[in-house]
Amino acid sequence: VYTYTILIRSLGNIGRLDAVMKLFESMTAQRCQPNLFTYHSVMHALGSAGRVAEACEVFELMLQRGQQPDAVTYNIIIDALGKTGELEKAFDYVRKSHSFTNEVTYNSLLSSLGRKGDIKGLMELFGQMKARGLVSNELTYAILIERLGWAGRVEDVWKLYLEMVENDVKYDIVTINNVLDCLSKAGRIEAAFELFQDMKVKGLSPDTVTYNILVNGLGRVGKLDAAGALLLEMEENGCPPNIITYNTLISSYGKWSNLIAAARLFDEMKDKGVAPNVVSYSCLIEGFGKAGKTDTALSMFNEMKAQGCPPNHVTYNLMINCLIRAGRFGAAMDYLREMRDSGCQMG
RNA sequence: GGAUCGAACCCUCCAU
Repeated sequence: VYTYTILIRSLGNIGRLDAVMKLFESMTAQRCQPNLFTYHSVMHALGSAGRVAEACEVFELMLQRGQQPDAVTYNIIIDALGKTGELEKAFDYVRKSHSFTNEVTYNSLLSSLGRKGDIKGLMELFGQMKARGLVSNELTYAILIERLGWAGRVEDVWKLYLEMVENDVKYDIVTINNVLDCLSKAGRIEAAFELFQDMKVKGLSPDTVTYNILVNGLGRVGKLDAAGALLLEMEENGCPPNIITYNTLISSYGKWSNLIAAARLFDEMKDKGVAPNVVSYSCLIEGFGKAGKTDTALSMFNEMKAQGCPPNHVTYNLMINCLIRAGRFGAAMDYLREMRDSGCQMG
């Protein structure tokens, strides 16, 4: 049974669901009784693959065979249902599991509610969790901060951050990056930099993502020199810029009509061995388009195709917009047709 | 006494 369980878990982790199910069935055939861990592994594998209905069937099968579920069993099912958005069913299981609900259950539910954008439900559930005296673990805050960040709720994110620090809840660089991103997208760049200094004092090292977020924040408010300086600084601090760093800066330069800097950076990234992707080209096309340099935008559009980087629906939208702005409706229609024929989504 | 299948929950940054 142990051997089977280990095998099933490993196969599940690498996504070999077919093999998992085969093993599980062959256990039954050999009258080898699966234990609780075996059921968990199978259910978890099914759930991760989005095959929740089958996971529920395994759950029922387990009950029929007289195996009692525990908190983990329910949490696996509840988490799987939440991830496919079947929250009503997830709550059904919460009711069934009653005495088993713990902080992990809440984390799963919070995560799913947040993914759906149900901020009200999110906050209510968090309140309920506190009221029940459940200890929020480090993931609770991580989840809340991230999901509230998606909704642009800066105030709430900031409050939670302070609460987390005050309660000595552990946090990692990802959570801090989420807070920073939220601040920086809200234009609160000073606050973001304060936190940036603060995290260093607390011994948390910024990573490339941290810098990317700050570069983006500076770029959005037009502080292009500071953003450019940060590019150099991150390199010195052992955080090599990646394609996202370059794309972020190229986009900012383009948005603020600094096309020379945008083009220079585009060349620089290639020199450094970072291959431009569809976003890089799109940012340039957007920049040139907004500046009325329609022909330059067109030549970038052709260049990317020649470089084996097919435009996607965003690129087409930008290109078509640019042509319309220039009054070149015929060409715009041509690209619209090309877009449709190329089979890319219309976005 | 310790070690052993001991399992479930977040994962961040770029373009329209």
